[in-house]
Order: sequence, then C-alpha cells, then structure tokens
Amino acid sequence: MAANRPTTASMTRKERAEDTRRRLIETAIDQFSRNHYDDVAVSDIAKTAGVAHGLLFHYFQTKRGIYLEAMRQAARELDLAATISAGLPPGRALRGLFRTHLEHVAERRGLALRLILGGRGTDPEAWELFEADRWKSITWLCTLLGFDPDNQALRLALRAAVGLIDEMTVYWLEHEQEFGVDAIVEEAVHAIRNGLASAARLDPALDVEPAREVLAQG
Amino acid sequence: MAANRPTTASMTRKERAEDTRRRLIETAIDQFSRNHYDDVAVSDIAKTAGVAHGLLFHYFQTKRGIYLEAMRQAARELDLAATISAGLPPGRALRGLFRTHLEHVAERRGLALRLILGGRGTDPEAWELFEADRWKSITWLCTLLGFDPDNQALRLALRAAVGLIDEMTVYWLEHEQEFGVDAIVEEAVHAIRNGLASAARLDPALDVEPAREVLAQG
Amino acid sequence: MAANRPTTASMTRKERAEDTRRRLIETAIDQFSRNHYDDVAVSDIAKTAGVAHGLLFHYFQTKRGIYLEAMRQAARELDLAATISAGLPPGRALRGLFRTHLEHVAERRGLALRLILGGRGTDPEAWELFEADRWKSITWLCTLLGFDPDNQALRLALRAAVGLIDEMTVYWLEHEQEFGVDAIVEEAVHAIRNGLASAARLDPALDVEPAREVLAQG
Amino acid sequence: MAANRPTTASMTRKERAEDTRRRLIETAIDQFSRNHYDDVAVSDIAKTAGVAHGLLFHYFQTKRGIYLEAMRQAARELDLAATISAGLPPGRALRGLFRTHLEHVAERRGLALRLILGGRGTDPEAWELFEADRWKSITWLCTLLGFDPDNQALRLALRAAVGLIDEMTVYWLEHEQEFGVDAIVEEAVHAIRNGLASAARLDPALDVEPAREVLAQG
DNA sequence: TATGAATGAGGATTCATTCAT
DNA sequence: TATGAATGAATCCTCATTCAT
Repeated sequence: MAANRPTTASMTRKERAEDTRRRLIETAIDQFSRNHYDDVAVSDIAKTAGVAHGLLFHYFQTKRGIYLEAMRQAARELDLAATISAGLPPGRALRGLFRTHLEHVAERRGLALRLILGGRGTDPEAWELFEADRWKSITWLCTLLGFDPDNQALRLALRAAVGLIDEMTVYWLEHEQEFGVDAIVEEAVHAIRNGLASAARLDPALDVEPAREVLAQG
Repeated sequence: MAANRPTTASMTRKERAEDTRRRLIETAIDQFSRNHYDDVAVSDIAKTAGVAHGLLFHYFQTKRGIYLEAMRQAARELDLAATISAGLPPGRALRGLFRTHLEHVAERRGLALRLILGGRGTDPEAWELFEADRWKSITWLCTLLGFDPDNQALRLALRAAVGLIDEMTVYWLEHEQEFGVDAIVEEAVHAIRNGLASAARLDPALDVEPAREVLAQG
Repeated sequence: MAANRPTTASMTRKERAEDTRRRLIETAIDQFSRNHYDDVAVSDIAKTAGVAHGLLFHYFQTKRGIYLEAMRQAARELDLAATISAGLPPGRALRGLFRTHLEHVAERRGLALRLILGGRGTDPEAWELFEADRWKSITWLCTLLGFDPDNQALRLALRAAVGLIDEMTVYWLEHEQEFGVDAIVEEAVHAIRNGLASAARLDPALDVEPAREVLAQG
Repeated sequence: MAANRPTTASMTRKERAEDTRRRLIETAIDQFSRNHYDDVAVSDIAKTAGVAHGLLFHYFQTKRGIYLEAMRQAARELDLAATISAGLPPGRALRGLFRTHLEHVAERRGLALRLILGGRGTDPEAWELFEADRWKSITWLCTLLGFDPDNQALRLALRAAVGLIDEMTVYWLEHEQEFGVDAIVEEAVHAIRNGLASAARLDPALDVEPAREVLAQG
C-alpha cells in the first residue's frame, strides 16, 4: 500500500513532517472508505499510520477535521471535471471523460463504492463534497452544449441520468467487468442523450435535438 | 406522533405488550431514518417510546436486533412489488405502481430519503433489505414482459434505470414537487423503455421492441 | 437428564407443583456446579427448567434463596456421614465410608469437583455447608476412636488429612481412575493413621497408638 | 497500603507511568483477593488506585486482562520454588523452603487464603497459574531426591501431600498460629515422607526408603 | 400456581480529546 | 514535531426483582 519513498533518514525535518501528514491522510481515506465515520477510531488511524496518537490532533485538531480533509483529498483524486480536456468536440470530450472516470473508479474500487457511489447514506457534509463535483460536471456539460445550467427540467433529467450512470458503474464494478469499458461509455452517452430528451418532454421550450445529434458523434 | 389507539385501559395484557412492541419499532424507524446507526442511542429509543430501557432488550436482544427489525418493517411499508395489481396491461400496471410508490415516498419523506434512496452508504445488511425489493420489482417486470430475468444485459440496464428513477425521485422530493406526479411517472416509464433499448445494444440477441411498444401505451 | 416421571397430565395440582419445584432445584444444582454464582442467571435456570421466570421467585423469593436451597440439596446427596453404618469395627466402618464416598463422587463428578472439592474459592456460606459435613465426619471418627473431638492438635491433623484425601480424590477423578478404588481407600486410611501420628507429635499428651492399630485392621 | 516511594514530583514521565501501572495491579490484587471476580468493579479498582477509569483499559485492555496480570503477579510473589537455595542437603533445603513459604503466606493472609489455598473454586485459568507452581515444586523435589517426576504413583501421593500441607496451613492461619512455625514445618516434612511411603505402596517398584531417610535429617 | 411484561440499577468498554514532556 | 499517558463522558447490555393478569 505504502509507496516507496525516500527513507526517513534522508529527509529534512520539514519533509518528515509533510510525510507524516500525508501518511495520516492516506490512512484516513483508507479507513473511512471501508467503515462509517463512527466505526473508525482515531487511535486506529494513528496506529496504522505508525504515528503517535496525539500527533493526529496536532495536525487536524479534531476527528471531523481529519475526516473532512480526507474526503477533500478523495474528491480531488476522483474529480470528474478535473480531467476535462478543452477544445475537443463535445461527443469526443464526454466519452474521454467517462472513460477516465471509469478507470479511476476501477482503481480505487473500495473508495468509490463507498464514498462516491455509496449515496447519501454517508455524512451529508461529505456527500456535498462529491455532489458538488457532479453538479460541476453537469454545469460544464450544459455550457458546452449551449444550455442554461439553471433550467429545472434539465437539472432534474441530467441529475437523474447521472444516477443511472452511477448505478451502472456499480453494477459494472461488482460484476467483474463482464462488459467492456467501451460499451459502458457508450451507454453513459446514451443516458445523457436520453436525459436531454427527458428534459425536453418536461420543458417543451427546450430544443435539445441539435445537442443530441452532436453527442451521437464520438 | 402516536396514532389514535384504544386507551391503555381497554386492552388485555397481551394486547398491551403487542402495542409496546409496535411503539418501540415505530420509534426506532423514526430515529434510524433521522440518524446513523451509531448516532442513535438505545436509551433514547426507549425513552421516546416511553418504555423502560431494559424492555427493549427483552424484545429485541440487541441494538442491532431492533435496528434490523425496524428496517424490515420499513421495507414492508415501502415495498413496491407488494402493490402490484394483476390483470392490467403492462403499461397501465407499471404506471400505477410508480404512482403508488411516489405517494408512499412522499408521505414518508425522511424515511425514504435516508433509508431507501440513501444508498449503499448505510449499513450493508439493511441496504440488502431494500435492494432485494428492487430486484423483486425488476424480476416481476421482466417476467411480465416475457424476458429472462437472469439476462445480464437486462439486469444491468434495468438496475441502472432504477438508479435514474431513484435519483429523479430524490430531486422531485427535494424540490417540493415542482413537477407533477404524472410527468414523473411518465419519465419513469421512459427510463424503463430506454433501459430495454440499452439492454438490446449490450446484448443484440434481445428483441425488445415489442415490449417497448407495449409499455408506451398506458 | 430428566428422569422418566409420570406425565404432567396424570398428576394432581399439588404433585405438579412439587414436580416444578424439584425440577427447578435440579436445574439449579446443575448450573451452579458448572458456573460461579454470578455467572448463573436466574432466567437461565427458569428457561432450562421450562418454567416461567417469575415462578422461581414465587418458590424461592430470591436468587440467593434458590442457590442455598440447591447447595443444601447437594450437600445432602453427598453427605459422608449420612452413610455411617453403626456396629462395625472402626477400620471396617471407615473403609466402607470412604468407598461409598468415592462412588458418590465419581457419579456426580462435575458437582463434586466444583462444589465439594472446589475449595474455599466459592461462596463462603456454601462452603460452610460442605465444611460442616467434613467436621461432622471428623467428630464422628474421634468419638468412634475414643478421642476428644475438641483437641486442637487432632483437629489440625485430621482436617489436614482430609485435605490430603480430597486432593487424592481429585487426582483420581482426573486421571480416569488409573488406580483401583481399593488402593485409594487404603491410602485414605493411611492418611488418617498418619494424621493421628501427627497429632501425637503436636500434642504429646495424646496416646494414638491403640487407635492406629485398630484402624490398620479392615 | 502504599509503600514509601519517591514523590510524584521527582519522577520522570515514564517512571510515573510505570508507577501508575504498578498501583493498578497492586489494587487489583487487593480487590480480587477479597472478592470474587464478578464482585469486583473495574471502576472501583480505578477509583481506589486514584486513576481515571479509562486508563485501566489503556494498560490492560479488559477486565480479565488486569485480573490475570494481577494473578500472575501474585503467583510470582508467592512462588515457592523461587526461593530454592541450591547446595544444601535436601532435608535442610525443604525445611527452609517451607518456612519461607509460611512466612510469605502469613504476611499476605487474605491473598493466600482466597487465591492460593482457595482451591479450584475460583477461576480455572487463575487456578492453573498457582497449580503450575505447585507442580514445579513437586518436580523440583523429585529431581532432588533422584526420582522420575513423571511417575504416576509419586505424582498422586505428593500432590495429595501438598493438599495436606495446604489445609494445614489454612488451619494454622485461621487459628492465630497456636502452633509454632517449627512444628508445622516438621509436619510438612512428615507429610512429604508419608507421601513417599504412600507412593511406594501404590507402585512397589519404587524404592523410597533412602529418600525418606535423607529427609528425616534437617 | 403460573406467566412473562416491565423496571431500573449497575457495570464493562470505547473513544475523542487534552496535556505534560 | 512528536509521544503516549491521562481523562471522563457516553453507551450497550445484563439481570434480579416486581407485578398485573
């Protein structure tokens, strides 16, 4: 689990401190993606990280402190929107984004299943962290396709489509990838396109056909 | 909170016991749908139910015992499939089922948001209880439409469609029902129909068009 | 475990009550010889005896109540002195008494190992019950041999001899009776005879030789 | 109760910790030799030791943990064999050993009466601790006298002799030492010598006379 | 006599957090 | 920065005992 890093001996005091902090967060992410907040003991995190109990409080003040820090770090790692590559045609960009996302998620299975796809069941504040990323992606997509990101019908339909994609991802992860990544990516695009159609039904003022056309081409 | 019931005086000993038990479960459902397992204290449940601390253990042995009992009861209350009315044409039946479900869910908002739609984040064993209901519904639908409920592509696509519906329901609940129930029901049916199409893309051996047609008519 | 008794149906009300009581005590002896007082739950006794929880209190008022009643019953069952047969020559009587004791003890292994031979570790009040039996036997023996049962040296030496016999019994019970009962009985008699000698050394006023002679003949 | 120790102020942090630990064990021995395991409350131990409730668990994890640690410490303190002085003639060595043992036991009356001489009635695991010491002494004695310590007859007879000695010790302790230590020591030696004779009767292959002779001289 | 629901005190254990070194 | 001893509140669970039926 621990990557090979320079030995303790070869580090300056500051580097060692930085390293300790990193190790704590790393361990925290690991524990919190396995267990619920209340089922994780700070003393366990410290012990596993090989660090004195009290030091954890020196760095993060409180249990909730290290928890949120860990969540922030996890969100950063799995941030969909962070990988958006500008300049590509929308269909291409979206497909690339989904593929990258699936790869990330497959790598960090436990983390993803519990934190990202785990649903609202977890801590609300933490959920917001990940939910914010989702909305960032939705907003980005709306803008890309020339829609008003505040349109209620669009928001409902696209958020629901993301729900579909999340659930599909879970099924895919849990069934040892019986389906190829390409097929899943394609279904994700379909989900978005169907979402646009759904939005148009809920709000007839929307003209979604051009956008659906554009996304069809990848 | 307490429903109107016959007064304590008018009950036999056994009826009073039954009532106490019911009251405990009721309270437990309430508490567990507000807070996470670890954040609920058994003593609180007992106190709220107006019952001695130890009695709870007399009935349920352990905290987890009453928790699971409460979850089972909640699942029973919100069981989609339980309301299936036989004999109707599929499209009609499905729409009726969705409508009933949405009404239930609107009534038991807190419970639904945390437990049913709350996701895998909560207790795995509890999640299974609700997940089982979902699969029961999916299986019922497959059978109704003449499909093999074990087909992997169908399973993935329909489970994903349910994910969409759940997320749509959450959005609908959280936005004070800006959209009419009818519109949501209609979108849910679309989600299922799109799911069938998705399944056919993943598994070309499937012939889904007739079923999609049938569902279009409500 | 439960002996064959007339069926419940064939009993009068009073007999049934008597039977219930007996069953409770029987169960209590069993449980208390397996576990320490605090580790036995009244509810367990009641459940095992197949009797309502509260009924136990009807009969015995308190946990300690049924405990002492059970101990008394156990003491009665294993009372050494109870089997004393008058009229025999001392050596013969003593040997018969030891043999009977060993047989009893072998039959009620669990009970004996924990309660009788278990030592002072158990409840003092219960220990007294069994200790009293021991002193009764010692007194009987002194009288039989014409000694003053209050002589301190005799008391110390004979009580110590009983300690030897008890420990020998434990060893014998735990080693599947590698040694024949006859040999053990003979060693027990030796222990008593050595006890007399020991008493004489501690209190030179005692003349024990005649008694030692008498006991040698069996 | 508390021995004279350097004041708190004069200690390093580590020394103070060590001291706290010691104080906890000391208190535990005290409590457990007065009351049965279940009748001792951890919170009482902590309070008496003047230490926070939770600290006890920091050191010993569980109630049973501190209990066994206390028993081990008690066993160490009263270990007969630990005081064996090599090089002396057997009779002399044995007598010295008995005298030391009696002195120890008289000092730690409560502890001895309940734990060491208390018998099998207490916790089996704890009993084993003390029983092991007894067998160590018996083995030492066998070796000293040139016997095979695995001989069954010897084992039975010597273990029984130890039973005699224990019971004699109890009587002696409870009767305010009416008999002098020397007399008791001498009787203990007699018990061992009689044990050897007993073994020879049970196993005629044993030649115990020389050893009995040797022990006679002290 | 018999039942088992109801009570509430008591006790082990966990754990976040503080703090002296 | 780093350590781990110390604190005490919080919580689950057990169990003897009572009592209405």
